Amino acid sequence: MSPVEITPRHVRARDARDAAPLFAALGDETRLALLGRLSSGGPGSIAHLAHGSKVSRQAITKHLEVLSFAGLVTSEKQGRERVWKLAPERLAAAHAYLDHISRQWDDALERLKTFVEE
Amino acid sequence: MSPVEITPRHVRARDARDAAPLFAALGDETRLALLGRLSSGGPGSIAHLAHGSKVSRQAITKHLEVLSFAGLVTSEKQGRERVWKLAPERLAAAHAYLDHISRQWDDALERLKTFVEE
DNA sequence: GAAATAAGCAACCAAATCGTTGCACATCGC
DNA sequence: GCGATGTGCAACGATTTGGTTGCTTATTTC
Repeated sequence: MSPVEITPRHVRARDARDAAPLFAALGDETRLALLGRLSSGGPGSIAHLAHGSKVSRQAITKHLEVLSFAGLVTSEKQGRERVWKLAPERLAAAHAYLDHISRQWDDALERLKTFVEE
Repeated sequence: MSPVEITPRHVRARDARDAAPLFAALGDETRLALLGRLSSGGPGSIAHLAHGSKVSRQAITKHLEVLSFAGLVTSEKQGRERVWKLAPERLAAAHAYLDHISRQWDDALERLKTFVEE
């Protein structure tokens, strides 16, 4: 990994319109748990991911569809199973957007501080 | 700013239960726009923030309450106005959580890669 | 003190969200 | 082929969300 990374255009969330759906997809406990499970356990089928969950298989399917729509996971049909896995690019986009507003906030708070001190 | 920063405990989102409401609060275009406005324009009253917005003053009030509940903004009554401003700590928490899952994803993908290569 | 401005409160509405159940369809293993 | 397993699809229901309007209350300002 190179010390300086340039975030590629296609993973950057340019503005609120891009970023909001992404954060909305992350804004659910069950979905964050799913991402955690895919991360620690590797790719898995719906039944596998639903096993041990509080909610039904169909609920898990819906959550996976939401994550998929946000671009955070992808799936592939393998035999009678559909196997889901992480799609890291859009997570990088969320990251980039948070970095973006963090910098904005830092600047804003710095300006305020300067203003108060003057 | 020191080169190495240790994220304080109180701004860290420890698990999905902490982080989900935070992302949910960020998962709305209008709210992201509000945060952007507070960031670029500094603290502002409700009427000020609502001016030029697509939605009504009351809608803005509700969005500010959501952001406030998530800990992303705070307000203070000044005369007949209520002035809202950014609260950077919880944004840092969202940031920390994204960092956390980014690392998890990197590790997971690395393990997968290794597994495939073996 | 009266008009204007800023905000708070409550009721209401439409649509989205999160969950369920029931059933159909596809595929695997014997 | 047949049962078991994994998924897809559709309908339904409860709750939340995002928005509105109307009215009241508080504070300035002239």
